[in-house]
Amino acid sequence: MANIKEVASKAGVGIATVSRVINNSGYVKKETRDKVEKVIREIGYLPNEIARSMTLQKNNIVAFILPNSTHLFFGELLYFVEAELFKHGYKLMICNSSEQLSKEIVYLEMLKNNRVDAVILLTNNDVESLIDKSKPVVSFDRRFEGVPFVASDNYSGGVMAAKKLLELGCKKIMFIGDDAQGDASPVITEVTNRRLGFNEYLKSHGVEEVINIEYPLGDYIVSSDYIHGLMSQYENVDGIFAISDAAAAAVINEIEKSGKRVPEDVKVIGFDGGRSFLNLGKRISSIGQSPKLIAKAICSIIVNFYNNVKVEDEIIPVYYFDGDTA
Amino acid sequence: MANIKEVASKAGVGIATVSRVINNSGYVKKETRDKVEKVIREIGYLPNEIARSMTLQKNNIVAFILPNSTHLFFGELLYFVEAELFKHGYKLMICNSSEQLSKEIVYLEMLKNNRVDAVILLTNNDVESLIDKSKPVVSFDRRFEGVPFVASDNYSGGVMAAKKLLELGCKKIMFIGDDAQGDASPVITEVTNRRLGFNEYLKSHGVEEVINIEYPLGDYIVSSDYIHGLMSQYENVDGIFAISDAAAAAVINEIEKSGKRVPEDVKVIGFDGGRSFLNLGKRISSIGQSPKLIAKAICSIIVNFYNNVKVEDEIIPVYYFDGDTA
DNA sequence: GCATAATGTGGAAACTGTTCCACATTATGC
DNA sequence: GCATAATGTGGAACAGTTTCCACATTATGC
Repeated sequence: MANIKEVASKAGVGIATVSRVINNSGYVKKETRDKVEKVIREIGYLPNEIARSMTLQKNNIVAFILPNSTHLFFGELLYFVEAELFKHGYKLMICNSSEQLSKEIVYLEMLKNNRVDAVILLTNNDVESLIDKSKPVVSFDRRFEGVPFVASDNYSGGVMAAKKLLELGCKKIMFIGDDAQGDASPVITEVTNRRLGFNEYLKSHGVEEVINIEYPLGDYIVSSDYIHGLMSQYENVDGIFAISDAAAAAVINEIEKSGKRVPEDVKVIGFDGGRSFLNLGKRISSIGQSPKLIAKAICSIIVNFYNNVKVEDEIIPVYYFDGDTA
Repeated sequence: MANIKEVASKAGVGIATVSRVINNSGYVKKETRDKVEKVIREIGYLPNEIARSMTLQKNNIVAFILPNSTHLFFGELLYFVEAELFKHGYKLMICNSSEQLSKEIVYLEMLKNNRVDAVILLTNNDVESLIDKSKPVVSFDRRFEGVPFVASDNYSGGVMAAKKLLELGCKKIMFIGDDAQGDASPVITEVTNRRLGFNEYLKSHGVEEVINIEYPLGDYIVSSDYIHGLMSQYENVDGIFAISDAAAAAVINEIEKSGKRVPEDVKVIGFDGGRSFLNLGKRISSIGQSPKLIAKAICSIIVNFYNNVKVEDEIIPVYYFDGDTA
C-alpha cells in the first residue's frame, strides 16, 4: 500500500532521495537519511519488489527443473541449492517435471518471459533448442551444447564400486541400472558412466561376465515387483552394484524375502550416499555424491554469470561410504 | 527484447489491441487478431511477466516455508503442492527454514514486499505477528490465530497405532517422539496429538504404563547414537510407536544391532507412510499421511482466497499401512 | 577569495504491460 | 431509415521503482 512517493512526501524529500537511502547509493546527507529512515520505520514501508524487478529487469529468482523432489538425492540437492542461493540473495523456484516435456517447456519459458533469471536443469529430455542461452543456465548430469555443466565423477564411482566388490571376494557380479526413457533409445547422460566405470574396471581385472540389467525408471520410483522379476532370473549372484540407493534398498528387500542374507550372502552397493537409506545399516554401502559440493558448483556458475566471470564445467568427486559406520 | 509496442507497430495496431489479443479479452475483429498473432509468432514475442505482475499486482508465485525438503514426508508434500499449484497456474518458491527464525522472517516478508502472492507455512516458531493476514496464508500442522489451517488427523493416527500394537499382543509399549525445540518448552503443534491419541487409547484399554521418550529433533535428522542411548535404557520393550518413519527406521536399525529381531521380538510402527522406508519390508509399518490430499487441501484454500470463497480449516484422514504389503 | 571538486537533491524518463475511456464503426429492431 | 445496441480500436494513465541529468550547495586548494 505504502509506496516510495508517500515516504518521500512524508519526509519532505524527492523520491530519488528515498531510493538512494533504501539502496545505500549515491550521496545523501546524514540528516536527510535519518529523516527518511524515520518515516520508513514509522509507516512500515517495504519497497515493492515487483516494481524493483521491473526497472532492474532482474528478479533474483532461479528455477530448478528436476524430475521429482521426492527422490531422496534430488531432495538433498534441492536443499543445498536453496541454501547456497539464499546466501547470494537469490530465491529458488521448484519445478517438478516428472520427466514430462510439456512441463519442462513451461518452466523453460519462464526464462524467456522474465519470470526467473536463471535455470538449473536436470532432465533426460532433449530440450537444447528450448534453452535461452543468453541467460545463466546450468545443467546437472547431462551435457547440452553451450550450457555449463556440473556432474559427479560417475565413472570413478563405478570403478570404486567394482573394486570394492572384488575386494570383498564377489564372483558373480551384477549391475542394476535404469533405462532412463524406458524405451529402445536410452539417453546417454553422465549417469551412464557409472556402468561404464564399473564394467571396464571389472573387465580389466579378469571378470569376464557381468550381468547388466535395467528397470524402467518411471518417475524414479522403484517397483518391488519388477525387481523381484529381475532377481529371480539370476542364481548365485553374490555382488550387486545398483544405480541408486533407492534401487539398492529395493534389491536388498527382495533378496531377504528370498531367504538369503545381506551382506553375508550377497553384497550390495548403491549410489548417492543418501542418509535415510543408511538406516539399512550394514546391509548397504554406497558411492556417495556430495549434494553440498554439487550445489555450490551450480550456484557459483549462476552467481558468476552475473559478475561476468567466465563459467566452467565442474566434475565433483564421489566417495565410498559404509552403511554401518553411519 | 521484443515488447508489446514492437508487436503493435509491426502489426499496424495499437498496443491496447495487442493486449486484448494476448489476453483474449474485450472485442477484437478476427482479421485484426490474425494479423497480430502472425506478428507475435514471427518475432517470437512473449509478454514480459514482470511488467504484467506490475500492473496486475499479482505474480502467481506461492512460497512454501518448511524446515527441510530432505525430510522424506516434506519432500513428498512439496512435490504434490507444486503439482497442484501448477494446475492452477501458480509457481512454487521453496524456502528451507532449517527452523531458523531469521530465515522465516526473510521469507514471510516476501509476502509484504510483493515477491509472492501467498505463503504455505510449516514451522514450530512463533511467527504469528509476522504474518500478513490480508493475503492468503495456510499453515500446516500448527494453528495460528486467523490463519487457515490444514493437518492430518494425528490423534486418530495415534489411536490406530495403539490399537494395532495391542492387537499384535504387545505388553511393554514405548512412544518415541521429538521435542520439537530441543529445550524445556516444547511447542504444542498438531503433531503432539499423535502422542495424545496413542496414550489415551492405551490407558483406556488397561495399559497402565507407557514409556514416553523424546529425542532432540535437530533439522529432522535422526541420530543413531542418540537412539542407541535411549533404547539401551529400556529392557523388554516389545512394541514401539515412533513419531516418524525416519525415527522408526533408526530405531529398527538399533534394535537389530542389539541382536533382537524386528518384527518377531519387537513391533515398530512409524508415522508418515513414506514410500522409501517401505523398503524396510515387514520390519516396519506406518500410519500414513496423504501428502496428496494435504496438498490439495492447502492449494484449494489459496486458490479459493483469490476467488473470494470462504476458506475452511481441514483435517485429513490417515491410514494404517503395512510395510510388507507395499 | 575564487576556481574547482565533492557532495547533495529532485524532476523526469524508463522499464512493459493492462485497462479505462472516448470515439468510430457495424449490426439490430421496428 | 433511423435510433439504439453491440462491436472494435487507440491514446493515455497507471503500477512503483531506479537512475540519468541538471542544478544547487558545500568543501578544498592555493
